[in-house]
Amino acid sequence: MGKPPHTSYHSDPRVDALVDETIGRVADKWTLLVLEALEEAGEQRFSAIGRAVPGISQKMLTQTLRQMEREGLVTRTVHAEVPPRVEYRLTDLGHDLAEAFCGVWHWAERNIEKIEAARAAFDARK
Amino acid sequence: MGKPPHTSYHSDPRVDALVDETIGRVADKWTLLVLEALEEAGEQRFSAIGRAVPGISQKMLTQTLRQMEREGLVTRTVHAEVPPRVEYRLTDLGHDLAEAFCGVWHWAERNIEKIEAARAAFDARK
DNA sequence: CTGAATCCTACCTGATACTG
DNA sequence: CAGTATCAGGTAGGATTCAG
Repeated sequence: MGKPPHTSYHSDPRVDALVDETIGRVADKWTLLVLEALEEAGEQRFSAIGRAVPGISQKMLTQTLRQMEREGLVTRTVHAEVPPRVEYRLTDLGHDLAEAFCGVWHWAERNIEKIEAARAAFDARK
Repeated sequence: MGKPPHTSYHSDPRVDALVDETIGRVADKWTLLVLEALEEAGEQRFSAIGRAVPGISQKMLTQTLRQMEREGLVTRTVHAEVPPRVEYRLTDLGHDLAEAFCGVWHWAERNIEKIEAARAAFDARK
């Protein structure tokens, strides 16, 4: 493959593959959106996250949170109450990732007009 | 929804939705990997990108490049030759996005061990 | 070489029902 | 409330084949 020198400090292809794999698991729409919701509001319960991420199905929310928990991005705390209350919170690792993604959010905000224009031009050409 | 204050400078929900939509289109595995390949090697032809992104199918490469072209992230140059040569290059917009994603790459590199450990712990617990 | 077209599978999504 | 289970419909993605 040949991973970029400026992002790899060691040229171990095994590590490169792991980075790719990690990116693949972390760079999906729902993870990004959930990450952002938790970064903003801090510890939150299941349904609150669902409300903060419009369009996500309950199934995908569960699945995304499980995966994030598995990757060490969030902690899951079950309070032994009735009705049950489950709270999710970003770990330090998750918080760091959220910060890393901030740049992407800002890029998107800054460039909405350019993107819309590019799309319009592309669609008109076709 | 209530998009984070620290990422939104205007609280226009229409803009927030657009940002979400844009993130959704741009934050997928293949776009990220292709972006990185182009950022590293500069202008490149179709097959070279394919080689630089191991695991991508030709279909996904074509599709990803089309979408990136539509979003204004890359330019596509067809050289009238036999055999045909098509070269892709990042636009300024694409380059900016690549830089924004650098933080995520570095995060992944820095934290491979933590992620692997978290996963092992999670799987052992289950 | 580039990439469109096809087939086929796996997964996402939404809806609904059920548990602790 | 916070899930799990299931089913139907759609879509994304891989493999293969063919064309300019």
